[in-house]
Amino acid sequence: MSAKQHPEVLSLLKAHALSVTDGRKEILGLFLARKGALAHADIEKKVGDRFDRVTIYRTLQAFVDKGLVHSIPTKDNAMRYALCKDDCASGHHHDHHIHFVCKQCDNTFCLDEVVTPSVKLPRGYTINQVEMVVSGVCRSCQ
Amino acid sequence: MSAKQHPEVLSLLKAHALSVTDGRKEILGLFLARKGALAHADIEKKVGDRFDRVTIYRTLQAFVDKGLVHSIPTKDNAMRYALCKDDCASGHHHDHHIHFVCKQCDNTFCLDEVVTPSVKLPRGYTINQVEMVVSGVCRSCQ
DNA sequence: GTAACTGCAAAATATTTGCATCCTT
DNA sequence: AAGGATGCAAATATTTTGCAGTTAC
Repeated sequence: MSAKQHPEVLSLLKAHALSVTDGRKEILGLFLARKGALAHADIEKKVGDRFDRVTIYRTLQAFVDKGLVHSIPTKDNAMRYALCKDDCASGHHHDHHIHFVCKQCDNTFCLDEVVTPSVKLPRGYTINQVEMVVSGVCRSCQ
Repeated sequence: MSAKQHPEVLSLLKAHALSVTDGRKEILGLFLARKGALAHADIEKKVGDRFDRVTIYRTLQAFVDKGLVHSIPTKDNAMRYALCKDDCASGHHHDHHIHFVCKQCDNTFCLDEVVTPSVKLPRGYTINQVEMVVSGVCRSCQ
């Protein structure tokens, strides 16, 4: 009944100690199909007829907990989620790349090839994590 | 009935074309008194007995619209607001500084002296705005 | 078989809107 | 006096929780 799924779906779920269920396969499939970040609302729009809103919340939470996706805070106060790269361990995300929000198409995605520049803070601050979100116009919208 | 207010309150409101009301004076006073960012909930906790929750929403929106404060998105999905510096025109924020979130005291504040490092994006991207949020441990919590 | 996942209902929160009244300019 | 700000009520929207039934391993 469903289109053929992305080959990585199974291995990714297993690699992150997530049990393989229809909902998780579908939602992970969305992330793999679309190389951009997704908000809860986006996902609900796509699979909301087949899966409960609550299941989507819990699925996203499980994905974050197990290090499969990471969250991206944006100015519009709608949390987005995007697939992590291999170096994201469970509960320990290394978001060394920056995030780009296109004002035109409203897509959000990771620029994996762009590394977050280092910042020099005044004496006395300990840096734990750096989050960088750039907004503008993406390549396909120019 | 209220403690003596910060001397800048009046001039700041007027400079941003905001009419001077009790609520606005109080809420702006909170921002001036505390050199950190405030979330809606923080403000409600402080003045919620005197001003309606709706008024706080509208006040924050007005402050953002008129360029008096800017919003800071964080990983916990709770939007914070912080005073803008002089170069924030109405509806046109220049957030050239970075934001720091302390995991210890949970305060969020602008590091005005730290300028956002420039990023080099792949060809084809237009940069409009850069938002950088660093989390870690702040000076007073070390 | 057991633990984990899901759907449904409902509670708890958060945000927005309309409108009558009051305050600022 | 006129326009804008506020409070209250209520409509929406969002997120969380509990529990019983189902599914993965």
